[in-house]
Amino acid sequence: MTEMISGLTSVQEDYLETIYRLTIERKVARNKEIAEALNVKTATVTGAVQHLAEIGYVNYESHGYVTLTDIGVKLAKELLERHQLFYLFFHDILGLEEKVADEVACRTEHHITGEPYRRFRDLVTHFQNCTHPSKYQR
Amino acid sequence: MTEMISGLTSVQEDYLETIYRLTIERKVARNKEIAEALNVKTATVTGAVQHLAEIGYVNYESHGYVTLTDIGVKLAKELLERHQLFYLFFHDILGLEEKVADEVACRTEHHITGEPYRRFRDLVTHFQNCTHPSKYQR
DNA sequence: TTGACAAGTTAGGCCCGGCTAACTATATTC
DNA sequence: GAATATAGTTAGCCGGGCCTAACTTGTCAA
Repeated sequence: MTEMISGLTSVQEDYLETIYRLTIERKVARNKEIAEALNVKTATVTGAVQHLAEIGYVNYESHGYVTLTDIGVKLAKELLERHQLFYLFFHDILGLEEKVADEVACRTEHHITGEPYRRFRDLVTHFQNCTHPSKYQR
Repeated sequence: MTEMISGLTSVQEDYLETIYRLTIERKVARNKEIAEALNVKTATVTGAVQHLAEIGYVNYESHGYVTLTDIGVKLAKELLERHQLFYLFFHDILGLEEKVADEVACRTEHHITGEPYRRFRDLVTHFQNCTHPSKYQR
């Protein structure tokens, strides 16, 4: 419900990111794969993707493959970039296990954006260059 | 919609935190004040608070003041603690202006919890003790 | 004390994001 | 090429969270 900076909800952002990942990993994104990735039913995906098509983020043909529009790709890339940075922070710097780090990155990526994100990113980069991680892991 | 670790939605968590703050600042939380704090209408607050009462987080009497139950207070305190830590991080360490730091803390507090939160907290504490903040502000 | 204003509630509507059940379309396999 | 299995869609439901409009309750001042 609550809108993100992008104008989409965090759930809609999750769909975009998932579709982007699938098109990279498997060349193509299909309804069923999206459903599995997001842990929802295929009927739910149909509705969500139709709506994202109406507002211009995905290309959608009935019973066909789902692809992102240009603005869809742009947003998905940003999300993925943020996801990766948060994963790196929680996994490599704070030392959380992969699954946990990924989960928390999944949530965080929607909420830390813009200038706060950029500052955070610069801090993380600084860390990587200058500090021994284990120092912060207990 | 999406449930947090607490079993509540992030919006419900916001209500609890707001009620807690108001009871501290003004001794008492009233419908109108909650509405103003959360930027919603009073009718919306009525519904939300009734539901929170049903599930045991607030004490609610019609046309009376709203207070938190014991579990409500417990959760609200956790939220406030997280909020304050994230505010400290974004404001004091990353150097964002107050309003921006507060907004991003408001969002983040719902999503970084449990072990990830504790590790993050330890990192921030470490920062405060050992590092000159300005170093990370550009 | 009563009349006006402020505060709170109820009713009803809308959207999002889930679900199931039933249907249709596509693929596969014989 | 027909039968079956799989994938995708549609319809209809529910709950949360917001709104407005209309009503009720409470408060305060003349």
